[in-house]
Amino acid sequence: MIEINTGNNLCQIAPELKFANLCVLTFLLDEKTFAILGLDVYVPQELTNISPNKGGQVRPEELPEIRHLHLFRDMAHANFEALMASSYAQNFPQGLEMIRQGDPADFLHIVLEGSVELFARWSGRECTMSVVRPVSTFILAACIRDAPYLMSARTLERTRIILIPSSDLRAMFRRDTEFSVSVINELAACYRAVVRNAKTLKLRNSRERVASYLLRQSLLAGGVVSYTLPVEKRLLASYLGMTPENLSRTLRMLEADGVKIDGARVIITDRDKLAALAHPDRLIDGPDEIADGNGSALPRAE
Amino acid sequence: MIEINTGNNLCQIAPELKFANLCVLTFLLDEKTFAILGLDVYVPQELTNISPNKGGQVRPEELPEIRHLHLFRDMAHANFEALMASSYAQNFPQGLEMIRQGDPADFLHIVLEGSVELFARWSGRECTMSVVRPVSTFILAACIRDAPYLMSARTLERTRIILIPSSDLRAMFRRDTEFSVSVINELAACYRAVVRNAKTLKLRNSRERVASYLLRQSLLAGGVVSYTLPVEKRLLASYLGMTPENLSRTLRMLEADGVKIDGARVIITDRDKLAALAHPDRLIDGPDEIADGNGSALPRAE
DNA sequence: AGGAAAACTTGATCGAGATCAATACAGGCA
DNA sequence: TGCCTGTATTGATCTCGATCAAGTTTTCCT
Repeated sequence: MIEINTGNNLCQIAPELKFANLCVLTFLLDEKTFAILGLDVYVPQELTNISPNKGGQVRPEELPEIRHLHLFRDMAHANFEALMASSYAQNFPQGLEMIRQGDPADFLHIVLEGSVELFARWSGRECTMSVVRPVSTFILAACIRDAPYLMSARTLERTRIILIPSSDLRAMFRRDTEFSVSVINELAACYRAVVRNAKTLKLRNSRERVASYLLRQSLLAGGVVSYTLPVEKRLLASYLGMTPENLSRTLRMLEADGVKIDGARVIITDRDKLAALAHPDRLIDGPDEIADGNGSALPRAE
Repeated sequence: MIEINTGNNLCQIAPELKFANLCVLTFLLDEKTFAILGLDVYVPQELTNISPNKGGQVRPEELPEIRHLHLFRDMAHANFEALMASSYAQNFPQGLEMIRQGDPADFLHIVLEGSVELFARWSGRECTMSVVRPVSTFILAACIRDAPYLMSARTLERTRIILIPSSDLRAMFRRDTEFSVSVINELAACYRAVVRNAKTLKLRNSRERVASYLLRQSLLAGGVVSYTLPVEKRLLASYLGMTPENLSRTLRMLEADGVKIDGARVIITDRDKLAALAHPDRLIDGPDEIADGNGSALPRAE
């Protein structure tokens, strides 16, 4: 019997529970101690009365929105059910690093509510690779290769996640051809998304990256003249490969080039002028191929 | 009848030949004119007497090395044969832009001899994305999505290529489960390779990129102390996201950090010192997952 | 072998973007 | 409501890497 003393709660966990199979692992400091989050230990209520590999159940009303993902919509119904039966749901508080790069990829993740930042760390530095919003999958490739995660993930707010064991996933695409075709399409789209990303980084300077980002967001939101930035500027800056200070300055300078920024509000004042600077390119700025978890974009505006 | 007048050669091409289905397309300037390469028009000998979609045959002795690729080694023999029967081979001279980004991805390419540079262009600038050596595939993702190429490709030397029609490829992974699993694995590996690439670009400065590149090459070649750079420095510079001038300077400066460069020869003089600077990281520098065409690396040394 | 073209190197200068520092602002929580 | 923490902005300065220019070496082609 393992006990977790949170000060005002005392949780007891069945000894046969295998922590390594649960995402709780991410804040298990050692064999016996959980990381403290704020003043409370984060202990999902499901944890105290579940058997290994089960976790919180996926709620029935959530199944349709998962099923609707390109990854799952074409597979046989029975197979989808089987996959969901072996999966479980988990709620994470804000600011929790739920995936640490280098860890084995035991689960495919699906964001149902909230949002998740995927980021990379190296030598003390870190950078935002993408922000994932509902309903999307992430870290598919690592699960398939049964390889360590290349990116870390942290919640930007309270977030509900579905976890599908990688092994079930890998078994499934050998059994269900339609599913394997979906995986192929998803991976190919993800690959192409990162390539576009790499092209922007290597071919455009920071001013051009910002300009094309602003223009693209406008188009994604349906060609609107005004929209709200879907992420914090510090994340946008990191995603675009620049410092927050420089993003701030660049946004100000761009006011001479057809776009006005007021807080998180973006107003396109002269689309042609902005486009002349951004040189939008179908092969970089899309329209993207459809993919539910491309792993290298920020959410769209609105 | 279409005629091509090269000055000293006059080629005649059967009118039923559909250019759009041939890679010759890449140097067809308009309906009637071919681009001139140097002093000669490049006209593959196969072109004058082949029917559409056939091209030069794949030679029997080449089949085993193609079959040996991870992408093809697990599929049913009959299916592999069928795929090869619908494919054809083509020899390209040096310096030919055989794929232009934005064109529809009609063929999966396999390099059998020579080498190919994949590069991206935007707004007059261009950068090297990868260099492909035998025996490898490239632009798999575009073929699968039936989408335009995101990168251009040009031969760095005389190069022999096998072209597999994308449509046959897509039909095949619905018929052959083992093949679809191979495609999944290949794509996942490719995706991860580009992510590593993006991480290097965003997290390391140019000195660190060069240092880690040099170190990684040494390891790939088996931990050797000395090796020859597998690509020209101008390509390496572009791949690493810097100018040739700066690469040259950086290489010189690194002599104080444990590595000596003499022409294309690299000699590691103090591995620990170099590693202290490069901070090699398994999640960026590999070892990579096995993939025959990752689309974002340079060839290994040796 | 000779000559042209391309690749590489080295130096001088410039500028984009990072860093440092200080302040203003907003959101979450008692 | 007011505090407090994290985010955003603005300015001053510095540095890394780009650009420009010139010279050297190598490669390739006739």
